[in-house]
Order: sequence, then structure tokens, then C-alpha cells
Amino acid sequence: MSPAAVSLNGFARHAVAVDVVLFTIQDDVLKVLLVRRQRAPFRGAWALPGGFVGPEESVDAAALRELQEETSIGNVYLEQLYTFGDTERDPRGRVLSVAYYALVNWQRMQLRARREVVSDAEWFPVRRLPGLAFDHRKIVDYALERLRNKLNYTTIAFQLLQEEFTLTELQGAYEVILGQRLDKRNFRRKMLQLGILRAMNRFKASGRQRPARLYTFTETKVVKLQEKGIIVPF
Amino acid sequence: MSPAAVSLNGFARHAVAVDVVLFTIQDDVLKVLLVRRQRAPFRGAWALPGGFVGPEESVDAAALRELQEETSIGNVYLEQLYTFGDTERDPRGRVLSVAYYALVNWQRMQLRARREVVSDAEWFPVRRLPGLAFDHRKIVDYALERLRNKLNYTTIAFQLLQEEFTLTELQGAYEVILGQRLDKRNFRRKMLQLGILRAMNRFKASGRQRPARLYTFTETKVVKLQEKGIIVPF
DNA sequence: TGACTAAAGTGTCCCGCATACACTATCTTG
DNA sequence: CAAGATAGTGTATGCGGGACACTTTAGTCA
Repeated sequence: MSPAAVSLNGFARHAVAVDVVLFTIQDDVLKVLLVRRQRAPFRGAWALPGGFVGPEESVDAAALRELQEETSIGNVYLEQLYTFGDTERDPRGRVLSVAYYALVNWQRMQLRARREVVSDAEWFPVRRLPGLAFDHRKIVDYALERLRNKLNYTTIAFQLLQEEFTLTELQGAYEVILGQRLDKRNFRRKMLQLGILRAMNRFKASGRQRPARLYTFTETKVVKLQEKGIIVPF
Repeated sequence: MSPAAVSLNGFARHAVAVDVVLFTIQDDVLKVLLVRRQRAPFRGAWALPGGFVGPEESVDAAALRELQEETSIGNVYLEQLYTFGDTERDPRGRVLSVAYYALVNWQRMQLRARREVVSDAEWFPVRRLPGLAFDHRKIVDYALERLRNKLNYTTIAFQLLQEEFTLTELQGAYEVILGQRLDKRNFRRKMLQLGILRAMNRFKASGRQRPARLYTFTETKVVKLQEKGIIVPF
């Protein structure tokens, strides 16, 4: 295929899969998307959405493709997690898996029927996962650990919210991911002094309480943030 | 080969390489091991030590194997860095690279002649690298960034020192990696109050100055450390 | 229309950690 | 024993994080 003077003949070739841990927050619960396997191995078991990397496809592109087969929206935050390369992780033989994780806002999200191998997709609370195929449980655990760590020094949490959000919603996202309650005053003080939120003049009247002010995320102070050691994933 | 009921036939196969960014400190300079390529592509250029993953070899094992072809010592700190999966990164065609980085103590290290493809290996200061083959420059930059970040919340720096070391040597390792001077008193206070150093009753008489006390790294307080959010890589 | 409900929104104190900063101690060598 | 060179030590200050409780505001309903 490639007319290069040298070739890759003689080197071992490997099946390479991508698996995506797709997080969202729904009803104040952190959830992960799982699909039911239609084929062996692990037929009928729940697994992470994923598939094989095509012959001329970059690994990132494969992850993006798998992600978009599950979601109808674009512009999703997607980050490579780790490559799982044990020889025993797939009973069919040696399959490398490059794992990714992604964050989507639930409201922006619409599930689409999945083609091919997998028939059925469903969101599961991270804390109540069913048994998973392959080593996918390990991948989810690792993704959650990474996500929790990144909360502390990046702004990825915004990926889980709508464009306009209240501070209570933002705090809720942090609490749900970290699995613990946070102090309201400290949280608000910290977020506001980061200088990355723009207060809107709109309010969210969500029932019969005092309406909450809406905010948007702003990139204008990205430089300032980076000086503080906070990484802005854009 | 595998007698499984299902097979991997029909899926694309990919050549998978591992590349290792091997760091050491020599003469107060952070250095990286590079090898000269004996074959095309990039024949004659400097590149990271690495090679292809064998058919029944785990990716970690391949990285370890490559590492040990370069060093004569075992028990080296080795960590997966990132997987580079662009289609264009190798002119021969699509080659995935799973990159690792490793830290070795210079004194414990003895270079061995490299077999196969590569003839020649040499240490280069990270700040004065020659032009590198493939996307290896990007890999080195990424490894250095990871290393610098990990300094702040792990104890990997000890991997670069001998078993017994002085606080000045430890500080020197931090300074060389971070590329900036640190305050002696603040550094010593911080390290000592972590509770991970054991003061020996031996001293290093390194010339015609006051001898410096030797310390060893101790794992006894690992739990305490983890409570502080510091990760101990053992 | 006023009382109740429910969430929004706000300020202070304290502690630990990071930083800035300079002199004394100890050994070797000539 | 003087000079040279590195080891080793303490204090003051500022900032950020964590603990902690009450007031404000809109909606609802009697």
C-alpha cells in the first residue's frame, strides 16, 4: 500500500481496540454508558462501547468514531486514558486496548441505536455497575480515578454541565464525581476567585424557591489560570 | 494458535512499537538515552530506544525488554506514558507507539552494546537534544512534562539516586528536573517532615568540606504519605 | 396578604503550608 | 591555624483551604 523504500514486513501485527468510558451526570448520579455484547466472547454481558481500530485510521479517530456512534452530539471532551496490553485480556487472543474517557452533558445527549455487534446501550451508576466483560471494570475504575484527580487541577467538570449553569449545579457535579459533600461557601469562594466564571443577568427559576443566578464558563482568563497551575482543557 | 471458539479474523492488524524515554542524572544534568538508527527510515538519526511488540508479548513486557537491552540493571522504575496512534508518524506505514518513561541511577547503570537495528547509544542532555527520528521529540517533551508534574506529588525522584544519598544530592535532582534553583532550607524542611527519610549515621566525605549526612528512603510511612495525597511508586 | 417553605447567597476565624531570607558549623587542605 | 567549601539551621509573613450559621428571596398556599 505504501510505496516506501522500506516495509514493515516481518513484524508482528496486533489487533487494536479502543474502549471509551463515557461519563455523564443524570439525576445527581455519575453514570457510565455500557453496551450489551451481541457476540462472543462475553455474549450478553455488559461492556464499554468500543471497537477495533481500522487499518488506516488513527487511534484518536477510532475513539471519536466509537463515541459518536453512541452520542448524537459533537464537540465532546475526549481524552486518552491508558493502554492495556496484557496478552490474556481477551480470550480470542492478543488484543491491545487503548482506553479513553469522555464527558458529556446529559441534556445535550441523545442516545442512538447502536449498530453492529452491540444491540443495547444503557447508563449505569458508577457505584452500581453490573459485571463487565474483559477487563473493563478495571478500565472504569481507572477512568474514575483519573477524573477525580483532574477535577482538582483542571476545569473538566464544565463538560458535564450545560452552557449556562448555577453554582449549585456546578457544586453538585463536583460532589457526585468525588463522592462527598462540599461546603457551599468554600466552594463558591474558590470557584469565583478563579476568575473563569462570568455571571449572567439571567436566573434559573427552578420551582418555588429563590431563583439561582446563571453563570457561563469563560476562557478569557486561561493564561491567569495556567499561572496558577490549573490546566484548561481547550 | 488460540483454540477459542471465536477468532479475531477479519479485523485489521497493526504494527505496535514501544519507545522508552530513559532518564538519568549525570554531572548535575538531566539526560536521555538515545540510540542511532542503523536502518531506514531515519537511518543514521538519533531515536528513542524501542522496538516492536512480539506476537505473544505483553506491551509492558516489551517495554521492559527494550529497557533491559539498554541497561544492565533490574528493578528500574518504568511507567507507561501515552500511546501515539497517528497514521502518519512512521513513513513505512501505520505504526502505533506505546511510549514509556523510566528513571535510572547513573552510578548503578552500565550501558551495554545494543544488538540488532541500532549500533550506538549515547546520553544527551534533555535541553540539548539532536534532531530525533519520527515524533520522538514530542515523546521526550511529554515525558519531561509528566516527570516534572510527578515530582510534586510522588517520590519518583528517589529512583535517580543511589540507595544512600545526601539531602543536597536529593535537592540537586529536583533542581535539575525542574530546571530551577530551590531554597535549601525550605527544601530540607519539607522533605524531612514528610517522614519518608531515615537519617543514617554515615556521612559522605566528598572532598575537603564538611561531610554530609546520608539518608535512605523508607517505605514505613507510605500510608501516612498517601493520606497526604502523595503517591509512592512502589 | 401574610406565613411558610425551600433553596440561594454571604463572611470570619484558624491552621497549615509555601516562601523569603543569612548566618553558623564542620571538615579538609596547605 | 587560617582559608576554603559545603553542611546545616530558624523565623516571620502571606495565602489558601477548611470549618462553621444565618440572612435573603421567590413561590405557594391558606
